[in-house]
Amino acid sequence: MRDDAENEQRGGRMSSDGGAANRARPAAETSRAPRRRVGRPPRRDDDPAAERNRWEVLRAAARAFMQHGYASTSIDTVADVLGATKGRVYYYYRSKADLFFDLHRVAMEMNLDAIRPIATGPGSPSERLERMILAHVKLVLDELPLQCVSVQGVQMHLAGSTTPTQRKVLDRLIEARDEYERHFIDVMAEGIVAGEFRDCDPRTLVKPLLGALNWMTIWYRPRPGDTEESRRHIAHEHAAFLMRGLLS
Amino acid sequence: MRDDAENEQRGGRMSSDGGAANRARPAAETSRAPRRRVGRPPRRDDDPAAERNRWEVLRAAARAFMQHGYASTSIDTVADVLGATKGRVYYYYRSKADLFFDLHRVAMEMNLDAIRPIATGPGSPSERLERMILAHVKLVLDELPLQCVSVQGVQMHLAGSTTPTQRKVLDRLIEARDEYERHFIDVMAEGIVAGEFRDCDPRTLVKPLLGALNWMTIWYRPRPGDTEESRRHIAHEHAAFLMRGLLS
DNA sequence: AATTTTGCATACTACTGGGTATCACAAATG
DNA sequence: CATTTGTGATACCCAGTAGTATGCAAAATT
Repeated sequence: MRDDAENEQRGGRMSSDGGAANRARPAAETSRAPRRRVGRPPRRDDDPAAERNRWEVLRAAARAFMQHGYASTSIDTVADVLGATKGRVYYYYRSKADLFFDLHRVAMEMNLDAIRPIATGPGSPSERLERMILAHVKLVLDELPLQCVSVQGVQMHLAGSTTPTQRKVLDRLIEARDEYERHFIDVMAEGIVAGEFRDCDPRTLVKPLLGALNWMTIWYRPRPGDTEESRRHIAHEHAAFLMRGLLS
Repeated sequence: MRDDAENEQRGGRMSSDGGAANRARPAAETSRAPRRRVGRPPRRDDDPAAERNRWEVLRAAARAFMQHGYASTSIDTVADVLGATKGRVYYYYRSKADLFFDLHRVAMEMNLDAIRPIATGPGSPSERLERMILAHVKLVLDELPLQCVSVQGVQMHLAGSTTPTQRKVLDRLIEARDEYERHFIDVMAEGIVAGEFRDCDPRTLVKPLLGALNWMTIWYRPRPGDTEESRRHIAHEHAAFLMRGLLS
């Protein structure tokens, strides 16, 4: 049983979400290597069965966080949504923050994978931007829980201290967020140069543009009565509205 | 000392923010009339000095909630921002939820007072809408903490049970929110009828429009280097972007 | 078949944080 | 000066919750 070296003070609280005990015991100060590690990838990271189980935990967490928000969601609630107990959650994730980070990472990867090829691909800037907007809306409609978490991550008030490794993960997330924004800014700038868009300030306007899209995660909730057509309506109204704000 | 009749089970939790003991003591079940009431308007409600003190508590709470979010802000944190202790907070508010509700109420009143006269006043629909947008942006720039709370209120996940009176207050807040949205929808609809705006769906488009504006509370933070000019820049870029999305 | 490892559930611990009871002090009031 | 009343600080209670230790059945491995 390999004894992993990456043992740092666990439980670094995010913001101040009512975190609990940091040290494992009053006795063993700065307890390192608690043997019998209980978190993180069990077997090889790419064991398909294990990966599916992790994924189920992630989905349940996303649904729980969507409904109550990160800070107000207890691990027990996540477990309830899972139809299991804390044991299962903590088997795959060492802390609530790690769970959230991984969730955010998955969401950001999904978003970037959808947007990047369009932004850097062929087509006029205005065509590409419209496709990017439609793709974003589709993501929100199709993967609402994940997108809600993604937006919560953006808003997350991370004044609090995080552990060094958490900090590193967090930095990657912020980087991903910036890349996402930059794709939009770049295409907007290209469109201005090409004369398709009016002369405006992309760095400022990217905020309301993405804000309008992200806001969907706040108000949109799938309802029994909504059809493929109603979703298409929402998508196209949004796209038309936002595109026209830029066109010259 | 008048013994108030409006004593209901206190501490109705919002969402599930880690609420605590409901009953005052294991002994006195359903303790009613705890004598020596400790919350709510002390003297006459309009005592100017008392009102100023309440206001200070509100401002401190707004700043704290802006920084950490409602669920992650403890009453002790609010007290710290105040430079006081819990005693002072609980002297003016019976619970964290009440504090938040009052804060939200103040914010919504401020917003409605700014928007209503414009929406129902003179001028063409497009002129009015632009003034409404600029007014909203100005509110965010000038009263950021309050507006952050206001937006948090919109997002707030209130699955949890609230006490009957809290529920009544909450309903008023939701009503205020709806009125706010309706003012925008109405002016947009008028603009379409007048031919100033293209044929679109105001009930759908009000979401991205207000979303774009509300998003400012997420990304905007006053910085030393920002001048009256930079704020005007933000306001006008937003207004131009959103107006052009509607104009025919 | 025997043994190890995986994948959880169960039963804790420690600590946070909402809310309460009560005391201390100041300002009005007599 | 004595007394009441507004104002807040202090000390406490207790439920909820992050995280831990450990037990235990099934699956994998030998």
